[in-house]
Parts: sequence; structure tokens; C-alpha cells
Amino acid sequence: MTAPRSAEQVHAALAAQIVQGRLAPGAPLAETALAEQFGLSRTPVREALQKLAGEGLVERGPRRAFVVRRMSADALRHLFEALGELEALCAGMAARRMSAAEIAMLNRILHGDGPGVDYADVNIRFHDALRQGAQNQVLAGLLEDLNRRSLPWRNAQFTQRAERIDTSRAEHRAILEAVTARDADRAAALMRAHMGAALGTVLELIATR
Amino acid sequence: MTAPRSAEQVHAALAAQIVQGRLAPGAPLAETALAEQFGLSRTPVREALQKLAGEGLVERGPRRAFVVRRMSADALRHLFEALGELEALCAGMAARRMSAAEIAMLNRILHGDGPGVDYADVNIRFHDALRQGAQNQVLAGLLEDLNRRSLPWRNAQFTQRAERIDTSRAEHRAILEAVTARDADRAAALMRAHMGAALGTVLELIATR
DNA sequence: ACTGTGCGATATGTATACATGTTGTGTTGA
DNA sequence: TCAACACAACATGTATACATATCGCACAGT
Repeated sequence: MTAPRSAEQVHAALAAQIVQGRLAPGAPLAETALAEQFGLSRTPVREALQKLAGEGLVERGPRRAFVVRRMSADALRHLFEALGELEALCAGMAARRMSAAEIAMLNRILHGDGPGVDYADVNIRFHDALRQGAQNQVLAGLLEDLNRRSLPWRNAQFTQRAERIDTSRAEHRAILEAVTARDADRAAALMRAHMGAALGTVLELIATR
Repeated sequence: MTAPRSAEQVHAALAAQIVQGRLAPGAPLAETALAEQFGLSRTPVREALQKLAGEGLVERGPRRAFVVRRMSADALRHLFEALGELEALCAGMAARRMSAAEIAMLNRILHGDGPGVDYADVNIRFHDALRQGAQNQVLAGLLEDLNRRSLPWRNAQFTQRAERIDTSRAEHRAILEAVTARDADRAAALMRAHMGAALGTVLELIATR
């Protein structure tokens, strides 16, 4: 592992560590320590931390120090609700706007997968395709942002239960059907329910911890 | 007016100038020149520029220099569409969740003001109250963000035509009625139409420029 | 005359030194 | 013994000096 050589690489490295949960919420991010760790001066480290703060992955703690962002149960609910509503919004828009070729691609993502492809991959590609299908770069950017911010908590439980995965697959197929039928309202409602179910289990797991 | 937190003051000053249109899209923001202008070193200026870039008010041009963000017609449409959809989403949620007291306050904002209050103020307070009424800090934050990003173009035409203001007032009252009736779908649809009308005129004005 | 290469200027990226503010601890007084 | 004040240590905020890359211009060669 070659040491990062620029502010952007420091940013990417820290973001990855936070998203993967290798840096727990509340963990201090002292500029001097990180600079020494990355073999750089404080300046690019500072720059990376400020960018992370702007993205909501990091916040200021006591002593104006940067710490990995902590979120209250309420804040988490708000984040997950926003994520679900925006995904639903995009699904509805995608049902109206996706081309036949794009819908065919969506179909291939869900059904064309052999046994070698795991659910997590299909899940990401399915949601990505719908985001693109909404044909609004601003909404896509917002969703990407919310996804990053929620990943640390969604990754807290790595292994989805098998029955939940089966249910999710069925929900994906139902959304695809609604999109194929150009039924925007149904696509949005199904996506809202899908996200609510998926994120609800995460919330429960976090609450019981 | 030199106070501590110089970087934040530079950020606020530049953001205000960009939002007010005093810095035109594409205008170069050289670090050295700004540092001299503010009587500071490049470090806090740099910090402010990076924060502005994270907020989408500034982008990188040739020579890696910062310039005031330019937006294509498509990007502007996407931004305005996202703004309208999120406002509609919040309006629907607010119709379900606002307390009676909050709705009464909304009523006072629209009807309780004398002729001395201008439309722009009422408009801002009305939309703010609805955003708060949705009771989701994340969505409120996203909307605040999109508002900032769109302000440079919304402010391009300072004076609303009188007939448009009257129409907007009527639309506000209709939304308030829907919220009072707890009709989320109607509130959302009315808000979507309201935003579409308000932003549509801006888009036309910019296109004909 | 046009094009390609090389050099120079200028702005950004990085490193380091200095200023400042906060916090924790130790000492002193009641 | 407890509380309050002062000092010291460490972290962030700012300034400055240095490194590096990119763009424009000029000159030379075809």
C-alpha cells in the first residue's frame, strides 16, 4: 500500500475508512497525527478534513478538533427517511423517462445475473440505473451524497439475512414491473416501501446495540 | 471588521457576492488577489474557496483556478426541477406532520401581515415554515443547499412582475388550504406547480438573455 | 506561413514556522 | 479539604517560504 501523496488521496483514504466503519463515529482525527501517519504536512490533511466535513462524514468536536461524525437516533431516522423519499422520487421520474433500452438494461441487471453475482452488487447497480434513469444530475448527486453519509451505518451489519435478501429481490422485480408499465406512482410507492423495509432493519439493529 | 474565524468571514463574503450576482459566473477567483483584497494570507482564502466548491457555488477552471460556477441550460433545469420536487416533497410531509400551532403560524405569515411587508420576505418565511414543518433536518438541509446554489440565477431578475406576485400569493394560499386540510398529495402537487411556475419564468428570462 | 518545441512566468500545491486559544493540572490561599 | 487562579502544554488557525505544474509566447525549423 503506497502512501497517499496528495490531499485528494488523503480524502479518499479517510472517506473509505469512515464508510467501511474502520474509523468509528466519534474517533478523533488530529491533524498532526494524520499528517505524520500519511507522511505529509498538515496542510493537505487539513484540506481533506474540511472536504469531509462538507460532505457530512466528519464534524467538529471539542477543541475544534475533527471527529468522525456521530448521529443521534433522530438524525439517523431523518437521513434514512430522506434517502427513501429521494429514491422514491427518482423511481417515479425514472418510470416516466427511462428509454426502452434503459429498461431492458434494468431487466438484465435483475434477471441476467448468474449464481456468481452476489446481491450487494446487483442492489447497487439496480439503484444506480434508476438514479440515472431519472435524468436529473442534481438529484443523482444528492442521492450519491446521502448514500455516502448513510453508508457507515448501513455497513454496520455486513451480512443481510437470507430471507431479507429474497424479499428485497422480489421488491426489485416489482419496481421493475411498475417502471416497465410506466406507472410512476406505483414505482415511487414500491421504492418507498422497499427503502423503508431495508433501512428499518438497519435502524432496529443500531437501536438494539 | 477583522474578527477571528477569518476563513469563515471570507467564505460568507464571497458567498454573498456570488449569490447577489456581484460576481458573475465564470469570474476568476485567484487566491493571491483575494488574499490581498481581504488583507489575509492565502491559507484562509483557500479554505473558504474549497468550502464554496463543496457547496457548488464555485468550480475549478483552467490552471486549477477557482471560478464562479457556470451552469449549462440543462444543469439549470435539473437544479430547478430538483428544487421543485424537494419543495413539493416537504410540502406533502408538512401537511401530514405540522402541528396546529405551526399551521396557525403559517396562516399568520400569509394573512397577518400588513401592506408594509414585501412579497420576498413573506415568500421566504412561508417556504421556511413548510421546510421546518416537514420535520426532517436532512431534507431541510438539502433544500437550503439547493436554494443557495440556485440563488445566483433566481436573483438575476430582481423585480418580479406584479401579476406574477399576485398569482404566487394565490398559490401560497391554496397550499396553506391543502395543508390545513391535511391533504398531502394536493399540497405536494400545488407546491410543485407553484415552483414550476416561479422557476419557469426565471428559466425563460435566462434563456432569452 | 505554419507548426512544434522549449522556455519563462504565474498560479496553485505543499511544507514549515509562528500566533492564538483552550484545556488540564498544579499550586496556593481561605 | 476545596476552590480558584495561573501557567504550561498541545491543538488548531494563520502567515510565509518553497516546489511544482500548467499555460502562453517566442523562436526556430520545415
